[in-house]
Amino acid sequence: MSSEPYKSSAKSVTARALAVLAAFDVENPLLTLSQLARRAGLPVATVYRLAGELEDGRFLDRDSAGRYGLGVRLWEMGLLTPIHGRLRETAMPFLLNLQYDCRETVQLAVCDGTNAIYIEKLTSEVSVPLQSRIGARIPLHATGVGKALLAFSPEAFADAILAMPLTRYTPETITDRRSLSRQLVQIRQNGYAQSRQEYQLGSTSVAAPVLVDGTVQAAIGIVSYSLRTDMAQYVPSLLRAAEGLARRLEDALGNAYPSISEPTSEHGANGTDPMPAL
Amino acid sequence: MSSEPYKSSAKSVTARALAVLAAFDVENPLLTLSQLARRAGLPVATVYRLAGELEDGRFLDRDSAGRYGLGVRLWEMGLLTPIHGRLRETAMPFLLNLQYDCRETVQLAVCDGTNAIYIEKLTSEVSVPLQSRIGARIPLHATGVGKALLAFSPEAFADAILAMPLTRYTPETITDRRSLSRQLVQIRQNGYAQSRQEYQLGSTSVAAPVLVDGTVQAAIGIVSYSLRTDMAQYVPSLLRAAEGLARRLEDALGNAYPSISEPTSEHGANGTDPMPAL
DNA sequence: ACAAACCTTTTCACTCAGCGAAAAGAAAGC
DNA sequence: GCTTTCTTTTCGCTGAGTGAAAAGGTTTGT
Repeated sequence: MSSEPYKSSAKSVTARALAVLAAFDVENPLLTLSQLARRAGLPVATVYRLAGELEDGRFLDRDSAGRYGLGVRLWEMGLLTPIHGRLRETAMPFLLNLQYDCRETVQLAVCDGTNAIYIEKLTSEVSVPLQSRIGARIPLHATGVGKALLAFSPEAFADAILAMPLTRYTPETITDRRSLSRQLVQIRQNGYAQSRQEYQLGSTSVAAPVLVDGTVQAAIGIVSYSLRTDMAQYVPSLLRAAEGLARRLEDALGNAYPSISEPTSEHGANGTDPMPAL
Repeated sequence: MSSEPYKSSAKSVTARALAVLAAFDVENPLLTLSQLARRAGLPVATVYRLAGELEDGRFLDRDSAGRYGLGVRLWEMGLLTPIHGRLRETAMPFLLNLQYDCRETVQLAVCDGTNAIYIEKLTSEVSVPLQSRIGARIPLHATGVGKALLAFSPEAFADAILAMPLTRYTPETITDRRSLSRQLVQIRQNGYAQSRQEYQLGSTSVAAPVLVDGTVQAAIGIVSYSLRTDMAQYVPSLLRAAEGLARRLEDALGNAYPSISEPTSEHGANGTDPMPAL
């Protein structure tokens, strides 16, 4: 039971450096050099050097006490990630308006692997009741956004997910493939998904897919923690937001994040492509 | 004029790997292997290997066309950064409420080096008028949030900034040390800062410092793009938000991001500190 | 259909960058 | 004042990382 939080058998230099970064997590956002070394499974001297270099590039920052924490540079890079730069950025105004309309928690999620990830969550409640953080991975089969994503995914993908064990989170979680499958059909027909206490007792949600050129890029959801709330009332606003966002994303397709073809550059000199000439 | 966007003379392996990551920016969020190599100033074969490893750790992701982009992992790490995990997370509800109250653009900024950085910006306007993005670095002397940060910084720091050339952005920018200095005194007295077209013509702002245990940790600002708006009306809400956040941050000091002393672990076995025993 | 120009991927022998044990300094704890 | 635990520096050995070159793909133009 000797705990080695992150892969200790890092081989290549790069892998080692990444292991150092990976040593941080939600519970340990700040570490001393030796904690860092232990968690990365590397000798102190090695980590000392690596951390030094990472710090130079501001991939790590040190606080007043000399402890290491992930650096601003990483935060800045996170902003350049398609998830943030393309999705969150364009989605934000729609989420804000939606939140303004219904005054409930509004969330944005995408698919990643066999899970959904929360990309943004807006709550004006100052005292947050221990709900999933941004960046949290949540099951596709047991949440509003999850089911919205699943229902509009390519059939092969949905089948693959259905084939996996459907973890039970509450008595309400749907763990039967057939009924889940039937529900997905229903969701496709309605254009939105619902979830009642399937993931967390006491919380209900409605969610709609963001369909860009026929593929789900994300899902927007509204969560309420009071069970008496009539979620149906929010559906029109929700759909409006989801469709608004979808259209926006379609418009932006050719710009910063062209998804298939590159913009044909005149003379191949579009700044992206510095001429090695001379 | 042969453009080498990012430092080509990367020495250590780690530095090379980081150079690969640093090759991405707002204008170039997606790059092909060879673009990447050119921008990083490294041979293709080298980048091929490095990028491969980075991809394994999801520090890079590839889109359908095989192009590289910064990966989810980086985004996730950005969330663990003190800037996000500690500040933005706790600030969000306050910003939302503020935005709800005044329906103007609300922003959160911190000091970094000789600049301020926008950490969050809430606009419900779908058509954003080309304003500064999140992550953008803005001058301390010419913006509302900037001046709020500056006015409540340690004297030595403020002096250092004043000693640097005060770049002029508009005819309204204050470039005279003496008058800026006088204004800072004024700001300290009022408890909030104002900026009228000093950075961008047509936009006015009010901003308040977030003072945690006497030091400025951040500043909250309200920006309006109509000059007729009476910004004074927002000041009470603004101050309430800033103070609310400050108190919240004070409360949280001992928790996730203890700033000076570590929690004393019984037997040194607190999970953070895996025993290398056996 | 062909060629030219661009991409990505693989191979391989050389060598220098990165390694980490160990020792020296600092700082905190008792 | 002594012990423990941390950070920082040194240094000689060696294998991991290098990058030129060649092979294999894909797209563009005529």
